Amino acid sequence: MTHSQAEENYLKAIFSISEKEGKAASTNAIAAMMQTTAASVTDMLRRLSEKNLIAYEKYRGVTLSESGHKVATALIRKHRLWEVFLVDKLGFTWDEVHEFAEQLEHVQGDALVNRLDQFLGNPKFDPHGDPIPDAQGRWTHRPQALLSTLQTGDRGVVTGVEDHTTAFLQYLDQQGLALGASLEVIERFPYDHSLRVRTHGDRELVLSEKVCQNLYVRTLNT
Amino acid sequence: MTHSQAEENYLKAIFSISEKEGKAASTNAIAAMMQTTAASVTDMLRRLSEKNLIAYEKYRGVTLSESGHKVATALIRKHRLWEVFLVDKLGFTWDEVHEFAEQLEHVQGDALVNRLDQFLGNPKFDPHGDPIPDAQGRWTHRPQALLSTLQTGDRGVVTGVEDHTTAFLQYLDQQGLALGASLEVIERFPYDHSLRVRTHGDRELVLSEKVCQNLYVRTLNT
DNA sequence: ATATTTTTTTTGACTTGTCTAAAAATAATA
DNA sequence: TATTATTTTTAGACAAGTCAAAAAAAATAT
Repeated sequence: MTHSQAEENYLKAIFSISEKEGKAASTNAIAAMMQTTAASVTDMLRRLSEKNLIAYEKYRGVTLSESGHKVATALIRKHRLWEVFLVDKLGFTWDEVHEFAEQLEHVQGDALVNRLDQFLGNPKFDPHGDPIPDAQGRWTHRPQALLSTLQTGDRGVVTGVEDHTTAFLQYLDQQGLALGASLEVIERFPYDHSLRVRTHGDRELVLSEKVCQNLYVRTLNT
Repeated sequence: MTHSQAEENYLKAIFSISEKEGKAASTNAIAAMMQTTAASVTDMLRRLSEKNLIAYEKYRGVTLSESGHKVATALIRKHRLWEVFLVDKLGFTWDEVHEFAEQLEHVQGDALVNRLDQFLGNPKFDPHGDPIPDAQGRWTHRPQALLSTLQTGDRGVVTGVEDHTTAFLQYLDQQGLALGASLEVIERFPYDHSLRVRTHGDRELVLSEKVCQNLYVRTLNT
């Protein structure tokens, strides 16, 4: 069974909302994420429900069924593998690839995504540090924490971002903070929750609360 | 300006019919190629005409406008570059790639196709020997003739196929007739227009009229 | 030149996905 | 608990793309 691109995008949105909020996704939350109206969402929920891709009770929000969960996972797998391709093979930067991957993720055919996976060396994480589920939908978990939770003296390695906007990614590039960059917290400023950190080459940076709340690090036990 | 996938597919069909027949494409010819009805085609021709992508006169067939020609050429470029990617990089065979390329050709974004072109080494021909237009829409021409036109004693190198069906491509694989294979015509059978040819390793094959009319060769002056 | 066949277009209907405006249900507050 | 505010659904409409059946135009044959 194959689904329309619109249906696939709704399933992805429901997946991401349910995961982040830890509960059923509301009509309004879905409408906000899809940049559409609540009326359109209700319509689509009815259709997805008829196809048994979601569990839907009127006024009570929606969760993915097992088959809906599989479709969403496969989409995320494709999206992230194509992002690896675009960055590793075609030389795009991590802030340029989202729109292309949004289109490429809808290309149908298991053989394609699996060959792509193999060609890329079966990567476990995409260029933003997000995990790539394998062909069976299994995720690789990795301990990481927001930089904002580290204490003075703690050290860590950048593993991912919470905010995927171009503006944030380009800011990180300017600061030399790519994935894998190592950091040590030198000083915390309680006044505005900014941090001074030392990074590669003993360079020191001051990072705002907003930045620290959108940057994941794997902490190193010193 | 961006066009729907349906519109793009119609433009491609009109391009290919006009080129093969050397005249305006008829409603029925388009319907046959698109596997749809004449009524649907008439409807779409009206829309494409409103967008100035085609020159359309009722009952008189249709030709591409300059902008329609550009769109069709760009699509063919994308289709064929993705086919090169699928064969050269992902290891698919030449009979497996058409359906994937039909989807991939609709992915939007000039940067993507141009980076892909570069990554593949700016190939001039796809895995079936068909020419790939460059970013400006210029085609590489190459002298080639159908094998059926060769005379006894003529030698040539396989450069392409007229028939792109899986059945034909797999038949050629079985006979060891990949692109680049060299051939010499040993004998012609006027009765059924079949040919006996010698190929690599002094192997001899008898090829039917149908095969010879679907295989292009570059003739070698002996 | 007229009749017949073929091709093309028109008509009306259906599906998917979208929207605005209004109604209904739920949640929040007094 | 009654009222208000928010969320969600319904109703009706529209655009894109499709189809079958009927009508019109063009091509062909007599």
